[in-house]
Amino acid sequence: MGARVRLTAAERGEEVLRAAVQAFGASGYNGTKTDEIARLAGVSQPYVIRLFGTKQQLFLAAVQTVCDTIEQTFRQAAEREPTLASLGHSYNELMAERELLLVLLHGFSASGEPAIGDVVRERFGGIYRLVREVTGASPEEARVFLSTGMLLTVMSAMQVLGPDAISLPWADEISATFHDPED
Amino acid sequence: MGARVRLTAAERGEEVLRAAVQAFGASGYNGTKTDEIARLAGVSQPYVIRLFGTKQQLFLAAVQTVCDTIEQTFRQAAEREPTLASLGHSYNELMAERELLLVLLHGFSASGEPAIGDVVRERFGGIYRLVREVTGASPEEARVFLSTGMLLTVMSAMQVLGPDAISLPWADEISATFHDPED
DNA sequence: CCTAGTTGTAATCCACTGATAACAAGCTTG
DNA sequence: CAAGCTTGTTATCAGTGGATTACAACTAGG
Repeated sequence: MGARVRLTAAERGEEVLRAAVQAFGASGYNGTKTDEIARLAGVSQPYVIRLFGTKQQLFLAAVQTVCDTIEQTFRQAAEREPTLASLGHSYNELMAERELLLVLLHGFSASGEPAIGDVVRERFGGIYRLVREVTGASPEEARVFLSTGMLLTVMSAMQVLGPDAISLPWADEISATFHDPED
Repeated sequence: MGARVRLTAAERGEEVLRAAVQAFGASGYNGTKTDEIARLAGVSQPYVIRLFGTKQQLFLAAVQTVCDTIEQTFRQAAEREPTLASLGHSYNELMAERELLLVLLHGFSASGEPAIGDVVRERFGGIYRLVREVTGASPEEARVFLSTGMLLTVMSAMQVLGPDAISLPWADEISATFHDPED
């Protein structure tokens, strides 16, 4: 098969991780086969396992990078303007790569698995704290902000929002309420 | 094994369905084995399959009943008082049986499966419409209402809310913002 | 250039899981 | 009570999917 390139384990690991985010985002923790991830990464399935030890550890790694990205996005938005509105605007960037937020959603869903629940609780709490810190929002303001994010994420999962979305009257109606009058 | 009782297929089907809601709510679509449902219902695994044809059809049936219950709860709340606050209050009843809302969440997560996505989109849209109709809320008001519900559901999935919840500072802080001043 | 470490694969395993088939037991209706 | 439908089980299958092992190929350093 085509030009085979040898990478260091760390580099290949990053590629596999990217593939894992795509795959887990699309099909969830239990619904994703390590084999799909391997094919996405252009690597054999056993090697995926060797690089990360376990499917669960790979999923956790995916959740971690996704949360890192979310936090980084929020931090950058706060640098430009430390308001909830600014962070809210940056949500569009996150939604652009649909899988990011979906991985987090699948993390919530898989919280029954103790090892996963631990990480998800920790990271979601961290995001809540970050939002409050960088914007100075009250607990209630931060809650409303995160609520909105959850609805957006869920609608993204239902494929009624974002690129390649299915257009439905109710979904369009809800979407319309997000657009600020001016921009 | 104890006193075996023979039920009609319809009756047994309802029992299995109740078990399915519990199991799917706890472990999700892909994470739940038909065998667990069978044991919960006190029935053999093949019989579960015969009653519903397919694991997927059983999951869809679970989603349908859950949505029926949610709609019924909202309708009753609206009968008492047709306001969003009233429906919001009735959310506590729904949260009392943790699995109900979690089944819906797992439905969102499994929306990648076309057959599941179709049902979930249809039912969630129906709930949105119902909320608007019985309360006269604007699209934006309804959106905020559903957003809040999504956050509650997600926190329930993370096990930081509801009965047998893990107590965490950030979660308690968010929870506190829900309590109305008076009651 | 040769030895040792690293990157990667192929082959295979084995446990699991949804589904099917064959059969047993119970109810009911003429 | 015999025939036939319904309820339910046991046995079993066939496919899958994560993980392990053994091996191949490349690379670097002395």
